[in-house]
Amino acid sequence: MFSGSHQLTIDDKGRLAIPACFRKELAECCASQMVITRGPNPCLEIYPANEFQRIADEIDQMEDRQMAETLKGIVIGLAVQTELDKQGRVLLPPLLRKHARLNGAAVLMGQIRRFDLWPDDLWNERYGDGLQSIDAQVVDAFRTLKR
Amino acid sequence: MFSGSHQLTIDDKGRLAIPACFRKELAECCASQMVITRGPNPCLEIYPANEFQRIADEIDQMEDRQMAETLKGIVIGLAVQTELDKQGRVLLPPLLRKHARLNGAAVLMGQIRRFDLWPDDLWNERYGDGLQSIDAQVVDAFRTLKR
DNA sequence: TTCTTTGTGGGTAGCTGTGGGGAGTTACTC
DNA sequence: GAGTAACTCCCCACAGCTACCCACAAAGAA
Repeated sequence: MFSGSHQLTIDDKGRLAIPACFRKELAECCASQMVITRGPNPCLEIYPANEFQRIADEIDQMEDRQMAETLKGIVIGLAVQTELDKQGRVLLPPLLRKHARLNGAAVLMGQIRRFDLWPDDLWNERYGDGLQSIDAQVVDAFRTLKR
Repeated sequence: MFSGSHQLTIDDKGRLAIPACFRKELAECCASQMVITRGPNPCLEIYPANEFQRIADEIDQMEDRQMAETLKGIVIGLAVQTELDKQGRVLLPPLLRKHARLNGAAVLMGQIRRFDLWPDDLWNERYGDGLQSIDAQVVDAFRTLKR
């Protein structure tokens, strides 16, 4: 499971060091093969390769063919398969970096099966200092969890 | 079961000594593997790893996918898996410490399946000296308990 | 008392994230 | 085809952090 947020920097060459704990998880679950793509949020989503395969299959088998085509264009169309270099970093392709306005400070946030890469400022706005109060509905949902 | 409140200090390095009684419980139930995250209250919540896994699964499998994504961002996104060091302490990651404004005096409060870490002052306000009277509804609920 | 347990503080070696040089490859221009 | 630019990926270096070790004081037990 991927969890936790990690403040990192994307260097001038567009490289991002994956945190050691994520590296371990990736090595176990997919031999460090992963896929970077976009999602509905203004960030990039990074999946273990096998997990992304499952999603691609799900899209491929949707009843609504029109929607399947649209999703293919958006999700699959920008997805890049990649792996870690010898230093445990990934190179973010310029197109993806541009799409999420990523350069310099960034936050990598675990999301169970995947992890998301946010520009530092957007992440803070939504999940960091900017998160002053949690929506009442969300708090309710939270409290339905037995914890 | 985790119960009771313990006044402790977080040292300059961000370490927190877990009370001996909690340590025993953790060793038994989850080989001292635990997860620290945020909850609806202005404190941190600490779960045995298996207990947190159950909650993560529950979120992962919610019908309402929108809500699942929101909860993942808030709960999973800040959750850090950790274990005790050889001295029985945990290192609180800076991001979590910052979120709950934790430094120096703190209170660790058992909550059956988990335990919560409060800044000393906030805890006192809510459960210590500051707790002048108990809400009538709460007293009623209390009285429905067979005791 | 003496010994043990427990919470706290600090030194230090090794790991991890970051930056930069440079070799090899590819793509493009002339 | 030759030259050049862009890019990728390797290596090395370094600073900061983590997690180990040791030490010590307070409290409780024998």
